[in-house]
Amino acid sequence: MYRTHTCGELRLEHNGQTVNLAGWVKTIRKFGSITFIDLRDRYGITQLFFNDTMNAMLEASPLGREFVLQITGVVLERSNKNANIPTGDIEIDVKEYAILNASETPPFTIEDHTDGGEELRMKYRYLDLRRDTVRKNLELRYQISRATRNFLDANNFMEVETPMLIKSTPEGARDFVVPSRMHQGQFYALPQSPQLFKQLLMVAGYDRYYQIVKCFRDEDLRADRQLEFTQIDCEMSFINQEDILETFEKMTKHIFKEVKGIEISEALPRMTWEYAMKHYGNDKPDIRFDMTLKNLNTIAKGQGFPVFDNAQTVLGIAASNCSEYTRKQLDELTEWVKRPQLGMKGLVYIKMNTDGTIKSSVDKFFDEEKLKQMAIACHAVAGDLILILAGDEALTRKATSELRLEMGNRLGLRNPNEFKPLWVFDFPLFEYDAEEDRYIACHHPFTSPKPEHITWMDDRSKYNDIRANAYDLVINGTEIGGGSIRIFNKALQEKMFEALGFTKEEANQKFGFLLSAFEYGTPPHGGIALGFDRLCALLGGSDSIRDYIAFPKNNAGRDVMLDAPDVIDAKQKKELGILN
RNA sequence: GGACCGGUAGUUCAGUUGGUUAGAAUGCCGCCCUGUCACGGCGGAGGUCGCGGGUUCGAGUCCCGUCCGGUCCGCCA
Repeated sequence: MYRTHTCGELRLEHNGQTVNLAGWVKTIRKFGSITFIDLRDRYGITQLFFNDTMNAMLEASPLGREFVLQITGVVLERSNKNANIPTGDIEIDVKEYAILNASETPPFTIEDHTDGGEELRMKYRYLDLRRDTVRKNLELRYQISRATRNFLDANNFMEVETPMLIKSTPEGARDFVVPSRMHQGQFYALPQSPQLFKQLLMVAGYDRYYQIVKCFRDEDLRADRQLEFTQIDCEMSFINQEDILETFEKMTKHIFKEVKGIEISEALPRMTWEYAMKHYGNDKPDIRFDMTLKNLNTIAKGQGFPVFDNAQTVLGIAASNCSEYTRKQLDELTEWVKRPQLGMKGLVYIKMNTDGTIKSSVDKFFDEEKLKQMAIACHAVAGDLILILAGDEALTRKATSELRLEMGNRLGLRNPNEFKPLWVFDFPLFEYDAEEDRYIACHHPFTSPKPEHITWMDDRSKYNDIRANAYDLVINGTEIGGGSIRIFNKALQEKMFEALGFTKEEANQKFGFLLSAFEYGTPPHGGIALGFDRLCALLGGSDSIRDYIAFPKNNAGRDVMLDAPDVIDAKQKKELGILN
């Protein structure tokens, strides 16, 4: 028997027992005629003690870090206990051992705080995965997956697998395509999401579906974006928006309780998209702290300060207890908002000093009364620092929103151990795409407009005002999930395609199967998809989803371990009909 | 498509206005050590300074190009 116990299992109560252990050599500590070895497996670390003949044998055999070792020995109470590890009260007095396999010296240390850089760890990911911290991340992922399944299973959801080889669709992200050998010149596409299949499952009557499923998008990567990622994908029939929000609010709370032991008793806050944009400057507000955006147009304009007078929008935020900011700090913040990503021309500040005085960078243009009005508008009190940006509405809103988050970071208001989920809803149905000079779906083309706005579908001038039955689950400033009530009426779906600029022929070629299905008794339905990797990273307290994926790709979309993508040989290309 | 940061020993990094033989820590190898658990002590090996070109008497250092990695913008229905 290779092992009777794991390396994380033995305690004082096993004292005197003869056991077999197998694992990897973590460290070797030699002391002349005795040797200690820390043996590691997935479950923990156990100290091995080599004495007398065993030590002499060990001296004679080649042994290094990461060798695979199997031992038989007797559990002994230690004289010097190690409180740092769970097995620290005991050690194994080794009586027999076998080297099951040798190992090269690993290129980086297999420790919690490794000396290896990210690229090296990805190249040798199988070694990186031996590290405690990485393994704990994957264990967290598994826990979240189990909690999700437990909840959905208990609520009558049925998991159904949907195909990976499907058809390329015109809307949305770029598709990964797969050449067909049997149909040369034709291509499958990998799914960006199982959206259409889950809707067809609703047509089929599988009224509560879920799938924890891989999705693929051929777009540039980020710390929180991978080419292939995992979604918790759900759909329900005979429900309205309220049913969905309630169901997945429960699921969210269930996951927090099961995985983090956090009980969220109150209802999740709900915010319209419009409210979020106005007060937070974006559609995924971080509500762990206040510092909301205040529009200062009426107070700030018309006072002879050209920057404000010429601006479409003047927005301010009040940073608590920052009135003591030095010139250097303010200059640095000014440079920060002037970065090309934000593109602001400058930053106006008002210091609400603790002694009651007010000092601003625009004292020349505004008297104390006006500055006070702005302070009141920003809900600022003595000791606060008001930061004001002005310019084009969309840009200023975005920049102020970023500034708010940055100040939140600097003031330590974004505690990674605090979780504030909320719903954002009533998203616009369309947004205008200047590049293509047409309207595109904000969510996707299957999203239902709010019933009271359906008539506006006939009036292009109303497109910006049409709201959708769409909603996002947002946690700590991250979009964790999104969904909608779907269109389930053929005529409305056709009208939607038309609004997006599809001809009838195009709509039929791309989505004919869906339009057909809508002729055979489609129930009202809707659903949601949660970004599983992001949820893992959020609960694990990391900004990078790579930490929670066993074999992730780098930021150029490469798998540095496999060295993929790679060229294929001419024979393979010829067979696929893609030889150029 | 664009911006910024980085690439020097197996690894993580330092390297001054351009100037002798490019350093540290850690890892690795050897010797010593009976209670360590970041063991300790002594000794040793280990370098195409990412790659190509240029400036210069002289380049790890300056310039141009390129490749690789990271973060972000665009993009991500």
